[in-house]
Amino acid sequence: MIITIKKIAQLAAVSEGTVDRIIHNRGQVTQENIDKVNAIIKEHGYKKNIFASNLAFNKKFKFAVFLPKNEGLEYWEIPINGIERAEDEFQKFGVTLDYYFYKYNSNSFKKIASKLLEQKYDGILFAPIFHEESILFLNQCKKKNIPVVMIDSNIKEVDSFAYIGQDAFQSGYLAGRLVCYNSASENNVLIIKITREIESTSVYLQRIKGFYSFFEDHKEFANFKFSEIRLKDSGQKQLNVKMFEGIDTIFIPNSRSYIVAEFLSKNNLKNIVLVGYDLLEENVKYLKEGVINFLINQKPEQQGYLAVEYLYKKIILKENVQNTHYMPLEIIIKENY
Amino acid sequence: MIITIKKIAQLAAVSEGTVDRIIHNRGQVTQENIDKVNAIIKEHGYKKNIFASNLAFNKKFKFAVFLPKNEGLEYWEIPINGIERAEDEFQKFGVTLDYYFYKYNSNSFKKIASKLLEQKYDGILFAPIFHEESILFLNQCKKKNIPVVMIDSNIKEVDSFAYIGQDAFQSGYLAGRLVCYNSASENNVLIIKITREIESTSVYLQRIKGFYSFFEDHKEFANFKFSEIRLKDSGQKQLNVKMFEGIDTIFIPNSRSYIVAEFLSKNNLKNIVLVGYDLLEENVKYLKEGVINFLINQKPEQQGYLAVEYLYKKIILKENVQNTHYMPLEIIIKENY
DNA sequence: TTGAAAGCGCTAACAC
DNA sequence: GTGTTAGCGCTTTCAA
Repeated sequence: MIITIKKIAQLAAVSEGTVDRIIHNRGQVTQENIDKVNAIIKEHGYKKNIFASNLAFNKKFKFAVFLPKNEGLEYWEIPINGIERAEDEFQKFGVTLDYYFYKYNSNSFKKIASKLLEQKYDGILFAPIFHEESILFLNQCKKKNIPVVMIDSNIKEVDSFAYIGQDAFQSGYLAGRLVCYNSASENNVLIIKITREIESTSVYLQRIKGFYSFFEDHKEFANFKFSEIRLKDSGQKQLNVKMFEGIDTIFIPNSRSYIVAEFLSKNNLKNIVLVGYDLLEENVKYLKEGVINFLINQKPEQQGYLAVEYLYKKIILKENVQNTHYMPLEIIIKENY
Repeated sequence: MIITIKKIAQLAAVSEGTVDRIIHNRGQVTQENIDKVNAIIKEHGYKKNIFASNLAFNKKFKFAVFLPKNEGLEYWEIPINGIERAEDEFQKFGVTLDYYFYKYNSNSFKKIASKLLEQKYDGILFAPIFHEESILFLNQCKKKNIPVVMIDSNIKEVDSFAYIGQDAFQSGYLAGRLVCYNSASENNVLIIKITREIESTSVYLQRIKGFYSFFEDHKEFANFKFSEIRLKDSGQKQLNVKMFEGIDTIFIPNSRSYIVAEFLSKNNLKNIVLVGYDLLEENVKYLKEGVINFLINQKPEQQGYLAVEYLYKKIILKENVQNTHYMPLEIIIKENY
């Protein structure tokens, strides 16, 4: 049988109010009573009734969701699905979400950030894209004492905040292994970076590092040779057939592999192993067609859900929650999609 | 602002009791009032306050967990971890679990089952091993109107019960693909069945079916030849080096791959691709050492957790929950463990 | 520094 | 058929 505040009060021969003060250490109690009550709590293992607590507390919790605007980018839609699923699930516990979307430039980021900070929030779900600006933002949250949980990529410079997402380096390392299932005697690997970003902290660069690192650790694959190209635009115009001459394997360290897949498909370039990231609709299409061989999935939907759940557990249930949660690296092929 | 029963009562000019009767359709109300109240509910979007509801309801929920005894079998420990994690999480919502473990024979199963059914439970978490006996058990649950959720394997003969677990056939199909990453020009595959069971419905048989099915769908792998052996005991005594002569690939359709891995390791048999199931400690050990190449994971820990969560959502929150939940098939290799 | 008590929204028992 | 009300366990306010 679980003990209640009332019972504790009886046993300690004090009032409920006193017990409450001790439990929430609001002070204004004699040490004598504190000891008495704590002893009883220890003995009987008091656990607060979360229903009664929240009913009496009767507060609504407002979280802010602060993400890049998905201007036609399916990539940012997916975590939002998870976030909305969580919103749906936790609204009965008094959770409401406000959404703040910033455009892919630091000015927009700063503008929306300050708009967000004008309001009062109990917690913030945040995807940091611009490194310096994000650090500023996080420091302001810290000052205001608002819990933050980050998804997609992490900022380690400001501590005490939570992160739910990938281990980018390790995912690149994994890609290295996947690439090696193609056992040609000679193997030319092309890494294609399709991105406008220039941040040196970007996730895709860490993935590439991990990728190379695999081959440093596995000298038996000395037959692999590497080259890189960079495309600043998402269009296919920048691709030409020549680029792929003699290429056996392609590694695309972000979600844009469908662009290359489409090109390969159109130009009937076969027998190239293609490894990419993320289960975007277009990527999955080419996975099913056999043009893309492997997709590494970071479960972005799950990231969104877990981030909201993290805030809920930390703030409403006042539980101790782990601060860093790496998503498992899922290998997705045709047969287990 | 969310509307309360009190407000609805005011607006409809009836008492709270009447509103309550209508919401829970306990009857004994005039159609007139029903319509009036429903109109208001529709207009204002009433959602019951789950805190108040559960506080007032103040009922403890008892679920039974009915699983095979893990007599040194790590396999059945893992879902229990998830179950205990869920127990921990949901106890604050009034959930308590009673555990019933049956030994690996149908007599024990029947004995424990009837012991379980003597008690009154709000829900049951169940792993059906013995097919016929499980059907009997499920029918009794059905008669008593107790919700059941199954994990690990499903019984489709008794409907209206939930299942959280693997798609065994598809996981075998997936194994087929994995095996093909070994691109030897000729490839002899040995399927080793390590089991005492004889049930024709067993999961491992469905996996083998799926495995062969992959090769029927992919005639380009005509260079793969198959053979099977069956070991009735978990010991290594039944293994000898001759069995593995000329073998390039081994497929173990259950969690026992570590037994073969140990043998291969001891006898220094190399260059054999080994595909197995489940992240048992021993399996993971040989995965890391490179003796096992692929493990297919069905997330048994998650299965346990989700099963309890299913009961919680269905019974306490009275939500509509999906009845069949296939776990994603995870491909685990050294690099993403 | 402490006690008493109202009230959060809902359920269920009881009275009419 | 319907209304009234005690009480679930906790929070918070007010008075002492």
